[in-house]
Amino acid sequence: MGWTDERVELLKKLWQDGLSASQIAKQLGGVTRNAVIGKVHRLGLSGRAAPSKPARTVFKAPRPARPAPAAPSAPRRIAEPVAAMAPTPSPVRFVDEEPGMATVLTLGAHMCKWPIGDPALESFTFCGRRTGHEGPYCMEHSQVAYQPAQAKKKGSPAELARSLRRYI
DNA sequence: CCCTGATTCGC
DNA sequence: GCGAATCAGG
Repeated sequence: MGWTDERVELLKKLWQDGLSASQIAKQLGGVTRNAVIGKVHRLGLSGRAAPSKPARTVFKAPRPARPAPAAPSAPRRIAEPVAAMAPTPSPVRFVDEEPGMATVLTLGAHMCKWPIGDPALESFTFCGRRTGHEGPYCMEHSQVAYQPAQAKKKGSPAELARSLRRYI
């Protein structure tokens, strides 16, 4: 199928309406999204009103220089923005008795990362007790976290914990 | 792995 | 001019 006037008009309209190339291709039929994109470019209407996206400047923060060859066996943990900007978490304090005393700022490497409360609230904390040798959670929470049945339920503590793992 | 647009290049 | 392949990103 070639680009008849009607099809080109339709393409223009749909593209201006903000449909994606693949959606347009589907609607036109007989063309792939690549064909649509190619045509869009040839027509010179590649730019579109951005519905979302605050027109990000294409700029990448340079990688922070490597600290220095640390201990070979030290677990490699990439610093998240939050952790990176936070003041150095002063001496790690485990919370052996009362769970829920650790915040994202005070949570240390070997402190239980089990979420306590609602992450949206100020009162949100992490358990903070000692973890085992490997796991991210203390003994008690490891048991809760690694129960398959419970872990699958949406909104369960285990689910929440897992979803937060990558930020810790 | 799903998707997005951008670019290249043989046709 | 066309669009598949590829790239770069979300």
